[in-house]
Amino acid sequence: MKKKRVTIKDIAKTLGVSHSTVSRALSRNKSHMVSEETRRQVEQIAEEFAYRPNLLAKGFATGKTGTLGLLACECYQEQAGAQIESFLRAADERNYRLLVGMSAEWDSSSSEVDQAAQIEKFISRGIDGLLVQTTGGMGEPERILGAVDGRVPVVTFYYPARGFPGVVLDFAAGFYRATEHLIALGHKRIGFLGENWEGPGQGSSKGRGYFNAMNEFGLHPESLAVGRQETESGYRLSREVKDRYSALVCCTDYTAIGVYRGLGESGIRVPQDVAVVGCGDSDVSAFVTPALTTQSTPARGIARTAMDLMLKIIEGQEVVCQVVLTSSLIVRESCGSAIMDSSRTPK
Amino acid sequence: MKKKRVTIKDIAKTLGVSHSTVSRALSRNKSHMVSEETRRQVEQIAEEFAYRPNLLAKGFATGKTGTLGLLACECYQEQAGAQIESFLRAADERNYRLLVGMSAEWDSSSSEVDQAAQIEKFISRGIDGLLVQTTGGMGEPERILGAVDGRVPVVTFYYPARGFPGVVLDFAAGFYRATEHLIALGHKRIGFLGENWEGPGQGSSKGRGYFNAMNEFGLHPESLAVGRQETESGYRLSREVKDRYSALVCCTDYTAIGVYRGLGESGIRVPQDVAVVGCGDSDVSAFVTPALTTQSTPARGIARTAMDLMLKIIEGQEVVCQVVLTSSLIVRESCGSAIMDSSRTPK
DNA sequence: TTTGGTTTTGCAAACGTGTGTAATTCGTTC
DNA sequence: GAACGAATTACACACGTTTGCAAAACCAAA
Repeated sequence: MKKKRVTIKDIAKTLGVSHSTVSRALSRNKSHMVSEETRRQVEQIAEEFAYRPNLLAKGFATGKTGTLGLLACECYQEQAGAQIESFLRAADERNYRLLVGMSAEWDSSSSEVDQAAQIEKFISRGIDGLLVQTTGGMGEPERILGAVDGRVPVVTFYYPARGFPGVVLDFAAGFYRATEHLIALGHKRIGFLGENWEGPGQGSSKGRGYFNAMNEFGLHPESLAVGRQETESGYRLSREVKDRYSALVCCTDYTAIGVYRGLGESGIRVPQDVAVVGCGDSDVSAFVTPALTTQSTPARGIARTAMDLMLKIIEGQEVVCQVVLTSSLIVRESCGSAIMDSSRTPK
Repeated sequence: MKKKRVTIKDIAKTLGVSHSTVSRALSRNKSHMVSEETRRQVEQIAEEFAYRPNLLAKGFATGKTGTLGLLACECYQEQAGAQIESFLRAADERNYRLLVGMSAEWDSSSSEVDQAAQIEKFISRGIDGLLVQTTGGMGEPERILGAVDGRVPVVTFYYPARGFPGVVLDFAAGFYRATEHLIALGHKRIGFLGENWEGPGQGSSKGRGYFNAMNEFGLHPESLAVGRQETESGYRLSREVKDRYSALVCCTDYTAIGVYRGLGESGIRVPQDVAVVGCGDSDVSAFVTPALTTQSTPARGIARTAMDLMLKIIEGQEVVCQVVLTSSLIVRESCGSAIMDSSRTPK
């Protein structure tokens, strides 16, 4: 009882022309013209029959599917949703569909396998390009290179990956600025809750920004690693360190919210006793108490820029560059600063 | 300089057999046997040549793509990310890929058009089934029916959609229980911050649960509509109503967090002056102060159940049923109850 | 009418895989 | 050794679309 799908051949038959004419009429092919008259007729019949092109067949014939692969990373947790949404929107605006996947957590040993497998499936399924969210982990560029094997263009986003065009978020500058801001407020014992920093060019640029600022001002940097459960991690760490620091720089807003709770349970007040800074400008950050000083990460900008890069590459332009987007510091209540950006705080 | 892709014909040629034999050897076809010997050889050459099947061609030939469409709704905001992630995981476990889309907000008049357009694009691109997140809006089942037109099986999730198999979350029961809980604690003036309830079978089942409970206990129900920016909406509404209510039932955790802030700014304490209940059990809900009483929405269970339903339908079983998942009340500090579920609260 | 050029159309191959039908091979039994 | 059935393989077509090439139709000028 299945309805047979309407093809260009059906249209061709009822019109008494060849199916290639129909194809050309519908795709407005430049190299071969089709008379205005026939085009009108074809369009009318197509409309009448509710013809829907089989994009699968089209993709198969042309090698272009109008679909991109988006490989997000599980490790970004809460953020991932907003990021994916931004990409969906950006893709939609450019009339592309998105095949979405999520690779396993970064600290898992099976991460490489998983990521490679996902990439393999994407490519088999037919994508015109691959958008990869990078973690900045060791050997990441090589892994991606190996898995993709030059079969589709790649654009990375978040952390830089050597050899790939991409959109990189300059967390280093942002965290430098945030740390500097705390130092300017008189803080000396400033701790970092986030990924470790293990040397130049490696690991988290967030940590790098913090370390650089601390060193620059002759202060001693100290960092504590945050686990997968960001909020809970922040909670646990803050209960360990109590008021060993007068200020805590957190790698995400959620970590900071965990810190709020942990400190609160020890009777330590934010920002009076300990100043806290987050990152991400999540929707709740302005509404927790005290309102969280944070950094915006331009999710929408990332998505749009990455998509534009990708489209350029698909069109044949050999783009091999990294576009750097910077985050801006949003000063609210949690660092005890007098300078308030009232536009971002509820009033 | 493009590498030519390896096809089964290449393998066939080097082995001196026909490509159909190779096809059968690789797909372990039951109806036609291939000798153990040839199969081994084929597999070896395939490995050697790094053969990767062109799933596009396969899908084109068989009509099955191994890809499902997931149409999420923008209106769920923060929740959407977690929900999509759950689906990605569930799909991955079942070896399916996911084409993801997001339809525009529910209060937009272009919503239908948008949703229909997304569905059309999904189907054109070749999906084996469509997973639709429902909003419970008026005429929604008809819209979906019209757009899909029987071309692919549909499974809905969240709200029930007449005529479609799906996974429905029984928010009504959950919100009934939450409201009942507040009433048991002695509250009489209980307000609802969420979608309106406009009659049986329509609109939000969250509101319905609240209304039913209030009516049952002879209390006067009152609801205020929450906008797209949940957190901010909660903030604004709470500042309007101040302590007109002794308890507020919120449709999401984020709304509740907004409420926290709004009440706090008016010097109203939670839970001493006003009790607050959220919904969603988001990662932060246990870590805000006071820890939020909320309802778990089993995102992972929804995804898994919906996927299983879909697979059954694809396999040919005529499933036309709604699987109901219930949420469980997680009692924490924000409703001032003495009964604490310590396992869910940080300790 | 022929010629030459331009516009429009049809033919057929191609993309990579699956699969029904027919042909071949092999092994067994009379 | 012929005959038969079962196991294995080959052939050819199908899926819906694009596209290069050649054929046809048209038009204007000779």
